[in-house]
Parts: sequence; C-alpha cells; structure tokens
Amino acid sequence: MEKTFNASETEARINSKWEEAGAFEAGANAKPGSDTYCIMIPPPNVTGSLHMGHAFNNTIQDILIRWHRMRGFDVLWQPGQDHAGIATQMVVERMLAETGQPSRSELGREEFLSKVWEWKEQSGGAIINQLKRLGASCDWSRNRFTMDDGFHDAVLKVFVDLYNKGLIYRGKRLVNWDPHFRSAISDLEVEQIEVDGSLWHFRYGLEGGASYEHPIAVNDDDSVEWETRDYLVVATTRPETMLGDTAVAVHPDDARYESLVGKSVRLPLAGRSIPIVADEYADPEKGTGAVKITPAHDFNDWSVGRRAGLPAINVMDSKASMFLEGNEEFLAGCDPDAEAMRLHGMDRYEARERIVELAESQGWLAGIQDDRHMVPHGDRSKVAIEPYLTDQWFVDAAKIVKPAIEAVSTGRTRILPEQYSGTYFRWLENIEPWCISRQLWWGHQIPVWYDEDGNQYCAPSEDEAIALSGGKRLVRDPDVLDTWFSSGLWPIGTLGWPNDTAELRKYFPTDVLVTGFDIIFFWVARMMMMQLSVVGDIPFHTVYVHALVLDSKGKKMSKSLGNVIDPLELIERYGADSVRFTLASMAAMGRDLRLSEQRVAGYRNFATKIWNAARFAWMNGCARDADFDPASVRHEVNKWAAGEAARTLESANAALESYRFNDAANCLYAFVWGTVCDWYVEFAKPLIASEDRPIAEETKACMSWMIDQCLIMLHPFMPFVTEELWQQISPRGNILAHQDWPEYSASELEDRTASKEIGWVIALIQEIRSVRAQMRVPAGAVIPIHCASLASERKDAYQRSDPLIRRLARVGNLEYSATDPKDSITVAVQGSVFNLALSGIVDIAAERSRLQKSRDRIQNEINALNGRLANPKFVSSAPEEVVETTREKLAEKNGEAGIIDKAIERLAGVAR
RNA sequence: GGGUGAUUAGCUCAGUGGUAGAGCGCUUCGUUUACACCGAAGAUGUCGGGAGUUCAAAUCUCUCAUCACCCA
Repeated sequence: MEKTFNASETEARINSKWEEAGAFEAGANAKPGSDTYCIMIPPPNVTGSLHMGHAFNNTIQDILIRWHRMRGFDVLWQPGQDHAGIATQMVVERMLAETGQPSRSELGREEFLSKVWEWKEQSGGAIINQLKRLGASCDWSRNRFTMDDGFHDAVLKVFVDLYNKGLIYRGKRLVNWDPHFRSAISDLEVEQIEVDGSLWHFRYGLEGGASYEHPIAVNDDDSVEWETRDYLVVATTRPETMLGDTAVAVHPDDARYESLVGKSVRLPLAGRSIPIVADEYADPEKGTGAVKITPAHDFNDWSVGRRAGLPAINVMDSKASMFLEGNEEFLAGCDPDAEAMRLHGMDRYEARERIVELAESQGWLAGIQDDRHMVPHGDRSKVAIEPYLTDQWFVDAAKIVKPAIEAVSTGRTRILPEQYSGTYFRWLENIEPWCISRQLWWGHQIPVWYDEDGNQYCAPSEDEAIALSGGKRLVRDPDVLDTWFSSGLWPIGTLGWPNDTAELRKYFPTDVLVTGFDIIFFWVARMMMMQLSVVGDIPFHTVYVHALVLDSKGKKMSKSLGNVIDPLELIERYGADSVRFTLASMAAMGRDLRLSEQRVAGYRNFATKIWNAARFAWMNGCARDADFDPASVRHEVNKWAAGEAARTLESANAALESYRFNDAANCLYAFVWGTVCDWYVEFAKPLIASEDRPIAEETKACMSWMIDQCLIMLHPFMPFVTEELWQQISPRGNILAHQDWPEYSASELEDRTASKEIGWVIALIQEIRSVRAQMRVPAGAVIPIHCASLASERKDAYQRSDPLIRRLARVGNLEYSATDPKDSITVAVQGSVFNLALSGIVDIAAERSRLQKSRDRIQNEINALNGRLANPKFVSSAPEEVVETTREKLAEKNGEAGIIDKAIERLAGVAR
C-alpha cells in the first residue's frame, strides 16, 4: 500500500467499478420488502457546469442516498437536466456565430431546433460527468431531460388539462420583457442592479385654468412661504415613458394636493389630458409627492391603473424602441406635437435624452437631481428589463394554490429549516398569475392552435386540434412554455406519468427534495401546486433547504467579482472526498457557509489519516474475521473500542435522521481521528505484539472490525477513499456501497466498566505526558512511577493496562511504596495519586509554579460551586439532579485540592 | 422602507437554560516500524453593547449598534 491516498488515480477507477456493478440502479442493495427512498435531483441546466452550489446540493443528496441504500432501502436517485430555454438558445446562437454558420433567423425554426438538438447531444452531458466526479450515486441509466418525448407528452397533457379546467388563459398583462431576447422572462431571471441615474422633474400644466398654493420654503419662525402654481411637478427616473402616462397620482392624505384630485393635467408632447388621482402608492416624502402613472411600463403604475380604472398605453415595440406612428392606443385622445412624433422608432435611451432636451427647450423641465436606484436587468442579456404589455399565457395560480398551502401547514410536507415555511406561505398567499409563455423557439411549444378568426383550439396534437375545430386550417401558437412549467412536473414526469408505471406506483410521492432557498418560489412551490393539481398528491414529504456557499470572505461567488471557486479544480487538487466532507461538515442548517481552501486541505489530511490507519491494520495482519463478534471481546481496550463505535453510530444516525449533516460529519471525524487513530491504534500496538496469543488475535480481529466500521460509517461522506480501502485491505465479496449499515446499539456493545476504566487510563497517560512536557523531561526517558495505594479495582485496571501505560506514558513498572520517593512530583487522576520520580530532573521552581497554577484554577472552581450551593434559592429551585451533580463536583474538586496542597507542602520540605 | 438571519478563540464555525467547544492557525518539543497531509504538550474568549426575566443566560425577552440576504 502507498503511504497516501491517490485520489485522482483512484476516483475514475472506483467510478467504473460502481458503474460495472450497477451499484446505483434503482433498487440496488434493497432488502426484500423494504421501504422505498426516492430523491429527485434538482435538474441542472443542460448548459450548466458544476459550481459550488451544485457540489453542495448534490453532496447532501448523495449522503442521504448512500446512507439509505446501505440501510437496505429500495433507493432511487433520479438524475436529469433541464432544457433551460433562454440559456440554451443563447449558447447555440453564440456557437453559430462563432463558427460562421447561418444565424437563428436565417435558419428558421425547424433548422435551428435541429442545431440545438445536435449541440445537446454533443455538449449537453458535461454536468452529468461532473456530478459523477463528485461521486454522486444517481441511477444514471435513468437520466431524464425535460425535452424527452415522454416528458414532453406529460407537459402537453398537463397544459391541455389545465386549459380545459379554465386554469390557463391567454391575456394582456404586464410582464418582465427582455428587449434583447424579445421575450418575456421570469422574475427569477431578473436581477436588480443599482445604477447611477437621475431624477428628472417635469412640469405638467393644470387644465381648465386651475391653480393651487404650493409650499416652497419654511422660514426660521416656522411660517411657510407659498407660491401660486398652475402646474404640478412630477419626478421620474424614466422620462421616455411619459408618452404613455395616463394619470398623475398623489397621496390621498397629502394636504398639498388635496384640491387637485379629480382635476386634470395636460401631458406635454403628447397633448393628452390625464387625470390627477389619489392613491396611496404616491409617497409624499419622495420627490415632489406627485408621481406620473404609466400603467403599461411599470408594475406599480399598473396596479395604480387598475385601482383607478386607467387605460394602459404601450409606447414601445418589442425592441424597446419608441412606437408611436400607427399606435392606435397612443394616438387616441392625444394631440402630439411634431417633435413627439419624431421620437418614433428611437431607442428608449435616445428617446430619454431627446425628451429631456425638449422639456428644457419647451420650458417644462423643473430640475434634475442625481439619483442612485435599482434597475431590473435580464440576468443573461444584461440589458434593462422593460415592463411590457403583451399577450401572454397565464396559469391562474390563485385557484390551485390552496392544497399547496395546506400540505405544508398541516405538516404533510415539511420544510426544513422551518423558517422557510414562512417564505413559502408568504409567496403562495400573495400569488400572482403565472406567465408561462416565452417568445422563444427552444422549449415545449404551446399546444394551442388558432383558426382565421383567432379562435383557440387546445389539444395535445395538431390532428386533434383540427378535429376539435371541425377540420379548419389552423396555425399553432409560436410561443413555448416557461422552463419552470416543465420542471414543475419533474417528480411525476420522470417517473413515467401519465402512464401508470411501476416506478410511479413505487416511488411516488418521493421522499426528500434538497434545494437552495432561492428557488423555493419558482420551483418548490410550483411543484407542490402542480403535483397536487395533476395527481392529487404531494411530490415529497420533506424539503431540505440548504444555504448558500460563499467565498472565504463571505461574499456571494460571482463571475464578475472573480471570486468563484471551481469545485472541479478543488476535486483535482484535494480529491472529491475532501470537498464533500468539507461541505458536509459545514452544512449547519440555515446558515451560509464560507468555503476556504485550507479547510478542504484539512479534510484531505483526514482522508490520509484513515488511509494510514487502515494501512497500519493491514501491515499488522489485522485480517477480517467474518465470525468476529464485537459483543464478546474480552480485553477492556477492545470492549471500550466497540462501545465507542456503537456510540458513534448512534450519534451519526441521530444526526442524519434530523438532517444535521455537520454534526454527523464532525462526530465521525472525532471518532476516526480522535478515538481510533489517537488511542485505539496506539493501545493495539502492544496488544498485537503481546505474547498472550488469544489477546493478540482478538485485538487484530477487533482492529480490523473497527477499521471496517470507520469505512462503513464514512462511506456516505467519503465514498472513494472508503471504497478503495474496503477493496484493498481485505478480500470481500461485495462493494462498500452495498455493505449493510450497522445496526448494533450502545446498549449492546458498551461495557460501562471497561469504558470507565479506559477513560481513566487515557486521563492518566495524558496527565503524565503533560507533566513530562512541563518539566522538560527528555522524550525518550523512561521515568519511575510510584504509588502509595490504589483502590483494588484501580489496581487491577492498572495491571491490565500496564503495557499500554508504560508505552504511551514512557514510565517504568509501577512500584507501591508508602513513602514518596525524593524529588518526585505528584500526578492526580480521578482520585488516584501517583508520583513520578524525577530525581535530578525536577526543577523545584517550575514544579511549584505548576502546582500553584493548577491549585488556583481548582480554587476558582470551588469558589464558584460553593457560591451556587450557598444560595438557598438554588438548592430549593434547581432540579435535584443539578444540585446533586454540583455537590459531587465540589467534593471531587476539594479532593483534588487536598492532593495538590499535600504536594506543595512536600515540595516546601524538599526545598529546605 | 418591509422581512429574515447573523454577531462566540487570530480565522472559519458548532453550541435551544446548568457556567464555552471543534477544525485550521499559533507556541514548544519530537523523526518510538500507520501517517510530517504526522505525534505530544500548550496559550488564547467581558459569547457585539446595554437592560430585563430566572436560583442560573452564549442560549429567553426588550433595546441599540454593525453586517448579510430576500422583497419593495
């Protein structure tokens, strides 16, 4: 065996071994009659590559999956990818441009789509291989894609069903419009970016000769100066939208404008008469308190418009250029001047500048202020989103939301950590119609056809639509469905619905969904709604929401900041196991995790540690004994070791059951390194070399068993190194991924007497080592140890562990003598007192200071304990158990103090 | 502006009422046949500030400060 684990060489080999064995196929290693356990992977984009979020997300899923598989559940971890409408279309368009091929529009829909499929076949599988490198144990033979034929059928069927139930409709509404892609996009694809802009103030003249008094200044004596105005000043960050204004709003309680509500102003340039309305949306503190209302180009204004019954006038085209000529909505009731009409066809930003120029030259510009504000941008196109009024398809989400809310409020589906239920409820309770159409080519084309008169025929196929129409010539709606509409069906769609498949019957509802909090709305809530409305059942009973992976400074990783840590690079450098263990050990529920490379290096060292512990066992002939029974070992050290394993198993199980991955990882770390490597291996060395053959043989078998327990329990966290060791150190008939998860309990394996005894031995060794270090005893020196008297069970215990103590504490044979040897120092452990004879080595001053220091520390504790017990209220109100423990502790500390006092006294004698 | 969370050792973080822990880093010693990606020993905390509840508060309540994220 090598001295260190070679991750890069091993991982690929182990992966193919698993693959050849079909290790991860649905139902592999299931015990007869076992329960099922199913996780649906959150499908990554087909264009995606593995980032830290994926690595984290999939590590958690894999831990759960491997754990259940080893426990004999009938496990399915369903992998797959999402077709990612805009992203994929963008990637392929860029590829066409780079390779000098005809563009999308030159190719036409059919040709372009075949290029997309071509691209998908060649490059779409990248993330699958990356997930394999992470060690993800999905059933890869069942990999699904949201554009697969069967899945496509399911998507169309759901659309048709919901359409027929009246839950899907087409209508004109404001959507997030991306002028670059010329498509509606979802809220998720919009990011708010802070930009330096301006707040322009415009004068809109009052009509009908109206005027009012406007306060302009407050004097020192609190008197107010007034000005008579025949205009209103509105402030806007988007002058170009003014041509679509249909009102000016003021707050109903705003005394300044009270007299104006119901009157009207004349919109400059357009010459349209628009009303002044009262609406709470107008913020008296902001700008002038009067705000222009453009329902067709702003979401807030849209709501104001609905409340006030205002028309919505769209003044842009799909590229966000001004659309005025031939625009009936705009021209109705409007008397534009010639300058206004010249804006037609102008880009929105150009139009903005021109309108400000006109405002200045025509004398209605009232001022310009610098203003930093948030502007929505398309996350892929990077252009400002235009709220845009178009015909789109909507799901009437409010009508199907109820069961989804109920499922979580009744606990049928549990969201962890619980605080995220709040996020879930808040969103669902205020749900808006869901815009599901996208003006793209790549995606599920909407299954609605139109006849010449614009009548709709919704059916799963063109033939059926024609049949519905009575044989008319029909044209299909060109739009495709939002990618989230199809991923909303991910759980049933992958299991073969609408066919009544065996998989569907077996694995649905699935068990756990593991995902990031950022898609609770977009995905989790929609899966809940859709599964409940389509098949009438919850998609999963638990949602585990994990936190964000941040960089070491606590910043979100982003390409533009350049602080992205590439998980694949980390895997190359430290191995997948280290990356996984790092993520698991930091996965405290509900908290973001900052990833630092040092930490990963630390867990690489951990992998080396377990490697070398196994190597030690292997080198010392600790072969696996199939008949070994940890409950029947005879030596105290082995009894203690088995008990420690059992306690660790219980803690790990409890932690995993409650999704406390960090606790599970940390308790295994402490067991493997702190218990097995630091103590058990060291104890075993003299025992294995012992002339007592039965003890040597028992210890070898027990060592082998202990190493196996480490490998088994670590496997869900570090699958590669553990599988490799499993294969290397003993001949086996199985793979570790299919090894049974242990079922022993601490009550079966823990021998309390042995545990206490070994605990005492460890404390004694530690105390002697500490004294040696402080007294600067040469590391190699074997020092005599004496004892005045020992309780009989301690005597036996010392006797049993004598070779261990001698070796690890470097002391001679224990000698009993009533009088303390000269120049000796005292070591007290759990009530037993020993003396180390350090004649000629002891530095009296150093020893005195050591003793005094520890005496002071004990006195502090005694004072604190006494203080508490002296308080009658403590004794009367605290639980008896707590009071009792406090008393015991005090007695113990007093005992220790006595021993040290004696030692100090003796030292004084020596000094004299 | 509204909401949520955070503030604990030099750093990264655990810790749901009984008197504070881990890993990394740091200091000293050490190459005893598993491992220097190692071993042994050690130092380090007004648990963000203040107030309250309690016999007892890192933990519960209030308040202030700072930071992060989400929604406007």
